[in-house]
Amino acid sequence: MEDEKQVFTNYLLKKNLRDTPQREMILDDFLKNEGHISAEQLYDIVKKRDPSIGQATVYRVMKLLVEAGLAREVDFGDGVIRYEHSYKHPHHDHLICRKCGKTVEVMDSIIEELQKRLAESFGFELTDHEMYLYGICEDCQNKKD
Amino acid sequence: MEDEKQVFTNYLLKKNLRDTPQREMILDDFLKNEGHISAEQLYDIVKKRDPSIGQATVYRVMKLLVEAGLAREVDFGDGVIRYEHSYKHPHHDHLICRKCGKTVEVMDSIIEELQKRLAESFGFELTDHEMYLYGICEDCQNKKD
DNA sequence: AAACTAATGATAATAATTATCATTTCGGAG
DNA sequence: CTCCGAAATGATAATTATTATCATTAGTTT
Repeated sequence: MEDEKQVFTNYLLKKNLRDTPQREMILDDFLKNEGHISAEQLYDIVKKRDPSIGQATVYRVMKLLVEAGLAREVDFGDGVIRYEHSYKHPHHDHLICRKCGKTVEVMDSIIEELQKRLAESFGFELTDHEMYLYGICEDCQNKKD
Repeated sequence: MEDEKQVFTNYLLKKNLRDTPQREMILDDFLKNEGHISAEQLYDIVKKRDPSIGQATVYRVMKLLVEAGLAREVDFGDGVIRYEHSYKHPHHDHLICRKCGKTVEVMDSIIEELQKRLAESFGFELTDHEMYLYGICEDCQNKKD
């Protein structure tokens, strides 16, 4: 966690941006919450510590964290952008249960390689991708019966 | 195209929904436009034929078309849901150029199989998935130089 | 400490989509 | 063929997430 804060400070320095208590606080609460969190949810959390915080600030800082390589946007298709930790959390994809919403982070290097080749076979230079696998998790399958 | 209209009529019949000129018209214009079209864009097109059409109707009919298996939602992450033809257009994924927005429909059965296995290895029964490959297309790579 | 500039917070704006509801229209019963 | 009840439509308001605006506040540099 100290690492991440250092990364952020360095990023701000490099970009000539200011290190403010709000930015520190938002990063701090973001880091404390593993998983996928929306700007709105994070706003609710930060507000408890500092009720004077503005929600626009939270939205703004999340964008900064993405640029700084500390957060990554995730879009489960429900109209809300969520953020996950990016620092020391290498790229992965998501498995999402259609019943309960549970998510699992997955990674398959063969799929990754095939995606790259598939793109290249159409002349594309692959920059990034999104892959969301939707299904029914084990728990929900059992409940069904 | 007659096929699709038949499918729609049958669907409406089965669901005890009414066959209205608006629904016919919207389906008709949707079928005439290959590619990915938003409800808003389709509304603009249908409006030319019948200026009295309401945009809510277009949004509603698109949902019907999805249920009838004639259209499929596509989400390129820009906040707009687009629709593509589904009937006789089997599942595929998309390759999207980050520069010019060009899209290519792609399909790789090995990737599909690996996705299924990956999900199963976590106890999930895969129902569907979304895979968007982003990159730079050949044209845009050349323009760069 | 002064001056300059960026950041903040409150609020308005935006954009896509959905909900509401009065009016119209379809489709079957008589 | 006409009447009735339910469903569909169109206009509009509401919603939701996010972004823009802008006056005020607060870092930073000198």
